[in-house]
Amino acid sequence: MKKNNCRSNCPLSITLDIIGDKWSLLIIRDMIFMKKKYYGDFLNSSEKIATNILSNRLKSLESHSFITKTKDSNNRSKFIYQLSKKGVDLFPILLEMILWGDKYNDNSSLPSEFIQKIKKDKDKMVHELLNSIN
Amino acid sequence: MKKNNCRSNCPLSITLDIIGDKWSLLIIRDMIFMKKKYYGDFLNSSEKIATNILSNRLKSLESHSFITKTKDSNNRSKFIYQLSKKGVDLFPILLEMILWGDKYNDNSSLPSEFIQKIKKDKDKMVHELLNSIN
DNA sequence: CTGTATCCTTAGGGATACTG
DNA sequence: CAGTATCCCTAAGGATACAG
Repeated sequence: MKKNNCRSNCPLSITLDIIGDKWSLLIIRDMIFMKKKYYGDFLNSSEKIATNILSNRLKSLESHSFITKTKDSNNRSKFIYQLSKKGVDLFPILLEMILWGDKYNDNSSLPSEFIQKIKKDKDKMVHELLNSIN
Repeated sequence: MKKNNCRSNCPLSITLDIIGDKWSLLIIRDMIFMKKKYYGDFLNSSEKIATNILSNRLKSLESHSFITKTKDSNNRSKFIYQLSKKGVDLFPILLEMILWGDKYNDNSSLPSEFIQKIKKDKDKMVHELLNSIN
């Protein structure tokens, strides 16, 4: 599940070895933009992740300390998944990917006001997010 | 080889569908930072990409117009691979990944001056790169 | 409903042979 | 040397059954 075969010490290569798959960043996205925190929330994202993959990725993200997993005090037998600071630090990567994906795809689903906001307030957004997890 | 099964219209998901693999961005990196442009150059990167994968990814990158492939006028039977504007626009993603990978990995191989430069001159670097391909 | 495990298919990728 | 093709193995991932 978790691959530790890092290919080189280039930081880019390291990053790709850890989060260079098709699902991890989508989960992070859901946490950030949709405020999702429960297993079922993630299952219902529009990309329809399979339940075994979700389980697998949550473990991987947790093992890399991108997220924390704590018992829901209201509902035992349920867990809350939350971003850690290390996870929030992926936000800039996310934003750049969103900007790129939007720029080069006509069918991008995001309203242009939001894209404008990202372009303008990128650093501010990162900051706010950091504050919000403390 | 080239997957067109896009999972959703979220720009992040779109981006991941196109360049969310372990090799494409490394090739782009070599083009930008190492000024590599020949097949053999890419083969010799420190991550030791297999020749069939390299061939495959170059085609994929070309099919998505990230790079152009032109005959070398000096040496027939040799091609020059070059970044297009669309490819250069991946640079911000690259930079954020480099910063992240460096921040969270002690064995990152990049000198800290370079990391500082990226942090400070990110936008400037993108600009210069854009100019250099015209 | 929250997950995990299992089965199975396909895609990614390594080694290497091969062609111009 | 530049690049493609083949062989084969492993990892990624979908479907679905199953357990708490």
